[in-house]
Amino acid sequence: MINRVILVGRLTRDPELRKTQSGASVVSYTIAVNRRVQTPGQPDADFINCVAWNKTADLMAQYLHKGSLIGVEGRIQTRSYDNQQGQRVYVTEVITDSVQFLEPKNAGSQNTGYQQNSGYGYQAPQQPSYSQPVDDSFSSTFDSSDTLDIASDDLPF
Amino acid sequence: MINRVILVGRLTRDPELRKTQSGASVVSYTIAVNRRVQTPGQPDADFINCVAWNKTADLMAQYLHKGSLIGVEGRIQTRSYDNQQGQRVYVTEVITDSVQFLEPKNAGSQNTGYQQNSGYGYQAPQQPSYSQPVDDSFSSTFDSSDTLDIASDDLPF
Amino acid sequence: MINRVILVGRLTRDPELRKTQSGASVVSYTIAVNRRVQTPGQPDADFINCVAWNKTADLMAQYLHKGSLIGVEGRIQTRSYDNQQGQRVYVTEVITDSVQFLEPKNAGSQNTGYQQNSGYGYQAPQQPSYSQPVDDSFSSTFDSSDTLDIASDDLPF
Amino acid sequence: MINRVILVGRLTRDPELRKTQSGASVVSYTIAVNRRVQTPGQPDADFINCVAWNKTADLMAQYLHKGSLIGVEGRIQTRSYDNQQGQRVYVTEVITDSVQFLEPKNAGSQNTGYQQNSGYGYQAPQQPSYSQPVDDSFSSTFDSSDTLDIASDDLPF
DNA sequence: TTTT
DNA sequence: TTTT
Repeated sequence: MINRVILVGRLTRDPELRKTQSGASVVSYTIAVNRRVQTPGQPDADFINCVAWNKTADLMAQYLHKGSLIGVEGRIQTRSYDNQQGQRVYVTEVITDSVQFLEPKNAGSQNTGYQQNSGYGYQAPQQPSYSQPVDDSFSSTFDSSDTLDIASDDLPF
Repeated sequence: MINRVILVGRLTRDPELRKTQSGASVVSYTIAVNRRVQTPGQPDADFINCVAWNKTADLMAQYLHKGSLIGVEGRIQTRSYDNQQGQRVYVTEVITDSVQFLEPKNAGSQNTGYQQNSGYGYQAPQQPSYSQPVDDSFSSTFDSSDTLDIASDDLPF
Repeated sequence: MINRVILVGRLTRDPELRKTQSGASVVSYTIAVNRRVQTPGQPDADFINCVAWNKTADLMAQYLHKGSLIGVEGRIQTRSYDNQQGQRVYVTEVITDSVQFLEPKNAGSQNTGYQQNSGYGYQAPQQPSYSQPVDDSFSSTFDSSDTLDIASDDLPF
Repeated sequence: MINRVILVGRLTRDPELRKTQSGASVVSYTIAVNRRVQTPGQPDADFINCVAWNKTADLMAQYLHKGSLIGVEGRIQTRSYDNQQGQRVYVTEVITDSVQFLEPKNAGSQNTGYQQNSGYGYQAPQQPSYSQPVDDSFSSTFDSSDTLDIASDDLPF
């Protein structure tokens, strides 16, 4: 069985970092992928909601911001919760396995003089039916290059 | 920009074929992808809603059924509509570019009494905000083999 | 940076298991992927050489054989060696991250009465410039299903 | 059957454009994909040889150059030819379905003195056993954006 | 050198 | 609710 998603696009907003009750980091973000084929009357991009966990979450919140060009590998997952009206709501997201920052480092530092993650240490948990967060690993930063690579393989969910 | 999804899994139900007002075929189906890593308290599969158009839709309705093992290439797309309570509902689906039937032909005929498409000719349109359906192309059926291949590239949306 | 390969096809031969000097398992196999579009005068399949390591290698040698239908996730890699004539030869392979057995279990047991890995315990090392093999992990077998899943993420190369 | 490759990386050299006898454009290029996991004694990138045809080839030769960051979708293919010593040589390449230029337009013009395609109009054919080139289609250029998108689906090989 |  |  294969469930594989690969995305390249831009963040529509600063990544939103939270903490679970157990203290794990979760970041949610939306990536805009411009469509190759533009059709009149159709949107010219797809907006795809994504989630990343643990170190990947921390790194995304730290280094990425609205407009950042990234590459994502992950898988599709749907969770559900009951809203205030007692209706079941389904949310389909891409669970991030790894992220690639695809912009020149200087471009990144230029664009962000501001603190996109100000106060992310005291984020509230309050996310309903997410999978159990688990430890993951940050592999490496390519110093010889101008891209930042963030990986979190082997999540047990 | 890249928006690429690859799935291998089994249909959770017979593909559901409809026609748009302009007469185009649309099939919706759900594919169950067993997870590699089983976690206690977590579902052991992901259920992913998908859509296919035109000839691909017709062929899926004709040849596939609940339980069929298939490979899918497509892209993630979200549409929205307003429900009876006037609330905006978002639906995320995989728009199918191509489908591969991954089972021996005889296995297919064994499993079904070929009832999977009963009455699919008179399906109602009634799908809210789908993209404009357009002509696509069916590439080929591997008669010498035990797999059926369905392709619909170059959809203009 | 992304280097991702996804293949679904059939083994052209029994997987060939070897051991490195350090005792790690390496399996090499070729997967035939039938092309969707048949062109007169062109081969109707692509034959792709692949390599898998460690537990994945052992499991492939144990459970798969010529004709097995599998799904593969991996990445492209090229190694080189000097042949007997002192010429540099380049070999491009897919390094396997995970493998999915896509056939009914009974079909598998039917097809293999014979021992496709006879004697694989005493295989010679003798492979020139392979990466360092490392420990990997076998995740799970889907007992509720008819497919076998083999995974080996996080290889350090 | 699925044979899908997705790459994000940088060109190691200017794309090399040729013409077949029938007048079709073929470009060959190599993409360097930095590895996520660096291992001492191992190269820190994979170098992957690729080919693109027709309009995609022309556009790549026109707009891309050594160092360009691109996203590629394609499939693995191996061709062979007999070298001067009469030995069969196998060459594995990624046949490009679509290419995404992932850099700011100005960055492109900054980096190059626009010498990357000098003389590409009079390239010799002389490529041994390539598949028959066929007409393909260039979908669109995102003028409103800073990325260039090149697509060539539905090649009949 | 190739699979169904 | 959307990015360049």
